Amino acid sequence: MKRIADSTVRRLSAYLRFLEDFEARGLSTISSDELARQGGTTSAQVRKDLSFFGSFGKRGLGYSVPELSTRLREILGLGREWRVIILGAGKIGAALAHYEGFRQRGFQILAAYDSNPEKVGRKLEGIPVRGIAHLERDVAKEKPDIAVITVPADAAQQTLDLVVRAGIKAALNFAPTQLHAPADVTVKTVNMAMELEGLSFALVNR
Amino acid sequence: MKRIADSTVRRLSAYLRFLEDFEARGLSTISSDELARQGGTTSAQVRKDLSFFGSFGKRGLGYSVPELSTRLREILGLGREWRVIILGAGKIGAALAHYEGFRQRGFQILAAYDSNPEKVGRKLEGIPVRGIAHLERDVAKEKPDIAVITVPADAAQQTLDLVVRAGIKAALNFAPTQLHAPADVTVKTVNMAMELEGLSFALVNR
DNA sequence: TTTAGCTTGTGAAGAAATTCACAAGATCGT
DNA sequence: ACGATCTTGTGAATTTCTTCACAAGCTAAA
Ligand SMILES: NC(=O)c1ccc[n+]([C@@H]2O[C@H](COP(=O)([O-])OP(=O)(O)OC[C@H]3O[C@@H](n4cnc5c(N)ncnc54)[C@H](O)[C@@H]3O)[C@@H](O)[C@H]2O)c1
Ligand SMILES: NC(=O)c1ccc[n+]([C@@H]2O[C@H](COP(=O)([O-])OP(=O)(O)OC[C@H]3O[C@@H](n4cnc5c(N)ncnc54)[C@H](O)[C@@H]3O)[C@@H](O)[C@H]2O)c1
Repeated sequence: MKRIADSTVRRLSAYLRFLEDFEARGLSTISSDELARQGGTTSAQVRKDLSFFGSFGKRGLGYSVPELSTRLREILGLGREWRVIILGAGKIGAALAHYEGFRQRGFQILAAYDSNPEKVGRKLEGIPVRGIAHLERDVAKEKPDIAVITVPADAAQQTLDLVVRAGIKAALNFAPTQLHAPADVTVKTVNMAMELEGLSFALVNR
Repeated sequence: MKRIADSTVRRLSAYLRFLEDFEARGLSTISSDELARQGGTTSAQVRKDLSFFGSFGKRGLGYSVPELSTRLREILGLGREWRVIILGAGKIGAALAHYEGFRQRGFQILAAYDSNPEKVGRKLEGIPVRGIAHLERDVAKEKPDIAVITVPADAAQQTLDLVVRAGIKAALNFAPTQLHAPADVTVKTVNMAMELEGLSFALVNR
């Protein structure tokens, strides 16, 4: 399969969100132009993005909202439940454990892990907090798909190494550090400080 | 000034982080190659990124670590304190209010605002929670630079409109929605669900 | 059935970002 | 002082991403 750019996948994700809004409002078709307006892009971009995966529209009409959402969910791999573990039962880990947006999309949080014995054994919003020493055994048994890394920055790489060794192939990192992983492991970093610095740059350069 | 790409600014932010590590370890010079290795990019990319702003290196030697960090901080606008307010004193707002990473970088959180009267008047980790009705008056007085939006998705656009009307020119949005703002207002969105969907896509496409 | 009016799907063109490649400047050891 | 060895800074080449532009397909109305 042709390589799909990251930016394309992000836009597909955005389109799906609008489609769900449209579905909720009972609209049955949508044009690439309308989708583009919502997503802050162009209609040609929308059509090009979709064209990598097939032809879903009807000329003269647009796209069927339920059909296109279904196809986008398939493309994005959202047709199934993904099993997630959280590494680091701290403040941001707690906020994420709470977060309904994840569960709604089919991301099921199995457990949190922490190295602090005081946190182990407690619950984080109904999610058990386990000792990090159990990780490898638990992963072999429960086969989580995705690790969310919310440990302090200086422990992030070693934590990633740990989950990679345990066999997990995808991680979402919240520590403000560039992480290094083998090629068959996908790591995405959410770096809030970087975003704020982008705003700072924008403010001083106008 | 030539328009600087978003991706360039993000990389500068990453370089600065490594430089601070290097500084802490007492190293005095660094090459574009080393910087590239840390940041997962190429040395040519590093040099090109820096070249938009001047020539900071010494041929044959590399870059002076303290000098380059200083310059990067200047470029990114981190030479000053930025005043930040949080809109939505919920779970993610609380985690951010706590977050030391912001303060360390010169982002000072003045206050949080919420529409829920039960939250107003309390403290969120030492930060006062104020009624949203006071926003416009407070902004006129305290002149915050950046609004962090952590309200539910369906209130995000109206909240952005509110802070824009009050005169704020930059916002960091955590709600999973595409926001629309006038051209002179910079909005960055941190969309965690989108990142997770990117992982999902990567997992099914291998 | 024909025509008018939309909107898709997609090559081709254009723009933007990245990588190449090398001259030029700096250091170091002899 | 000279040659060997680095590493920067930057045009040019290349690759990647976006936008253009239009033929082709679908609908609805006459
Ligand atoms: N709080 C925020 O809003 C926020 C925002 C952006 C990024 N972050 C980043 O997220 C990370 C966590 O931040 P936080 O505010 O939640 O910090 P925190 O101190 O509240 O939580 C960190 C948790 O990780 C645990 N931990 C430490 N080392 C560990 C290890 N080796 N293995 C397992 N668990 C370990 C600690 O016991 C603690 O419970 C940091 O890297 C931070 O920079 C936080
Ligand atoms: N919790 C997470 O980890 C997480 C992660 C990613 C994104 N988000 C997003 O962040 C936002 C907040 O999530 P949360 O989990 O903190 O929810 P929350 O319900 O804990 O907090 C939302 C807060 O906003 C306040 N609020 C509601 N409408 C408001 C308005 N019009 N003006 C001012 N305040 C208002 C509420 O009173 C509440 O205190 C949501 O959009 C969510 O999708 C949350």
